[in-house]
Amino acid sequence: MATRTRIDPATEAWKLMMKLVWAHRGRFIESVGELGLSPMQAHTLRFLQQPLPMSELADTLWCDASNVTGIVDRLEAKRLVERRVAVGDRRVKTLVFTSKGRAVRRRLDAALLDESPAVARLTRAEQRVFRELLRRVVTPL
Amino acid sequence: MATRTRIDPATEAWKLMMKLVWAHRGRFIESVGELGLSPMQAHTLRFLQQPLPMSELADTLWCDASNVTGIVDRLEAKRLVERRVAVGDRRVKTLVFTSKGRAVRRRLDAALLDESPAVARLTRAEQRVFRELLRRVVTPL
DNA sequence: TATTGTTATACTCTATAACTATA
DNA sequence: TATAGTTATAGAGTATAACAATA
Repeated sequence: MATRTRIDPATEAWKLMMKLVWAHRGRFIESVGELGLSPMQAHTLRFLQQPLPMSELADTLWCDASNVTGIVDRLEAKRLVERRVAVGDRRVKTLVFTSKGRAVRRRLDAALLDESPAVARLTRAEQRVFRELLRRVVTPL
Repeated sequence: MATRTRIDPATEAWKLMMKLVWAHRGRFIESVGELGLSPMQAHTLRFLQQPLPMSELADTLWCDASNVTGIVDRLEAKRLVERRVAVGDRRVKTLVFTSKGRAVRRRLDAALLDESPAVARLTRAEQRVFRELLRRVVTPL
C-alpha cells in the first residue's frame, strides 16, 4: 500500500505558528487596551529595558524614525517615559522610564505572561522539549 | 546541593514564542509590502477562503465592522475582491476573490511559506515532535 | 558633509456614534 | 425592533521628504 502524500512537518509547524501569532494578536490588543496603551505604545515599553536612543527604537519597532517621534510624544504625554539628551552626542535623545512608566511596564509583563496557559496544557516533560525546540528555531532570528 | 531556581519551561517557551511573533512581524510587513498590500489587506486575503460575509471578516480581523468597510473598499479599488449581495439576506454582503485577487493570494501564500526556514533547522524527526506539540498548544485557540 | 530627530503631508487603520436598508 | 453594513468623525500608526541642530 502506498504512503499517502502528507504536508511536510516543517510547513505544518509554520502554519501552526502563524495561527498562534494571530491568536496572540487579539489577546495582546485586549490586554494592552486595558492598560490604556495602544499596541505600538505597549511594544515601546516592552523594549525599553535600558535607556534607549530614539533611532534604536525605530529599528526595533520596524518603523520610520518619524513615527517614533509621535509614539514617544504620546507616551510622554501620559508621563510614562521621558526624553533625555544623550551625554556624548547632543543630537541623540535617549528614552527612560518614569516611575509611573515602570509600574505600567510591570503590569504589562504580568498581563502578557498571563496569556501563556496554552503551553500549560503540555506535561512538564513536553514543555521542556517544546522549549528546547523553540530555542533552536528562534535563536537565529 | 540545592537545585537552582530556574525559569519554568512553560514561561520560557512563551517568551520564545513572543520573540518569534515579533520576528515574524517584520518579515510579514516587508513581504506584503512587496505585493502592494498593507498588513490588514493581506490578512483579509489570507482569511478569504470561501465567500465571506463582512461581519465574519470583522470578527476574524478583530476589529470593528466600520473598519472592514474601508479595508474592503481599498481591496476592491485594487480589483482584488468584490462585494456580492448574499442570496438569503439582502442586508448581508459577502466578499469573493477576483481572478487577479486569487493570483495575489497565491503569491502571498508562497511569500509567507518562504519565511519558514527557521523550522528547517530542526531534523525531520524533531520537526514532527515540534509539530505535534504545536498542535496541542494551538488547537484550543 | 553626514547624522539625529522633528515637522509637514498624505494615507491606512482604529473605535464610537449616527444612519440606511433590510429583516 | 433588531441586524448588516455604511458614513462621519477623531485619534493613532505609517512612509516620504524637507528641515534644524549637532557632529
